[in-house]
Amino acid sequence: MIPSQMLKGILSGCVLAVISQRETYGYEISQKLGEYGLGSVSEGTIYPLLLRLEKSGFISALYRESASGPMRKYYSLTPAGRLELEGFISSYGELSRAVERLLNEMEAVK
Amino acid sequence: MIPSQMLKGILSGCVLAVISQRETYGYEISQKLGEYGLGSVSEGTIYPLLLRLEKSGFISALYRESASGPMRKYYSLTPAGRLELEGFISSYGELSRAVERLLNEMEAVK
DNA sequence: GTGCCTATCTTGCATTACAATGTACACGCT
DNA sequence: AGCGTGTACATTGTAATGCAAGATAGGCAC
Repeated sequence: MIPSQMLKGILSGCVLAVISQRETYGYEISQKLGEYGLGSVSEGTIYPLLLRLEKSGFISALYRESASGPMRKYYSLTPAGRLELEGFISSYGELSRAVERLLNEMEAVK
Repeated sequence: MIPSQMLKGILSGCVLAVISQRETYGYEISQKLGEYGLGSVSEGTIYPLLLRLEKSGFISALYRESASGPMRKYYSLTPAGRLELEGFISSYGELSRAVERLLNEMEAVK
């Protein structure tokens, strides 16, 4: 299980990455993140996050009808969102390399 | 630059990892984390974190004198701390693999 | 004595994941 | 008709935690 605190700051970038693949909506994003192994991201997490990203100008929304259930709110990346995603990838890489170094060195000591 | 939110939940595990290598104190931990590339972790971050870890029983403290400056508070891992560190490594691995999968698939689409 | 490096601690703030709850549509079952 | 289930979005309140800012204090160089 991935602790919720560990997802902070990672999740928004992951959502941007999912949306970058193709236009999609909250409910589907939540399921996809689960498939990737990020744990079941609850609705109380995903919808506020999407609203934050929209308000920040990183994604734009469009309501479309659904065959099964209520209207879906489809999101797609804006140019600013694409930049933000690149920034996330870069930052995550930096973090990832740092932790990797640390854990490797620890193994060496052990 | 690694955004502060991205460190949440990662930092405590990293601090445990540093302490696991050998007994050390807050000021030195802060510098070490910087060397590993985790950005400069400020004092307002590291000291409350160490107190939390101590209160949780993951580390134990011991004051020692210093040749240059005031007393140092040396920390070492407790058995519970070692377990916690192993849990962190496992969780981080899970997170890391998930994000890796996601970003790779994204690259494939692009 | 003034300034700098070392060293620890506290207060208050901002961000954000999440549970709980409410709303609403479509479909199948009884 | 009434009920449950799955789909779909949103809001409210809580908890965790990184960090800036500031206080305290010792040792050393100028």
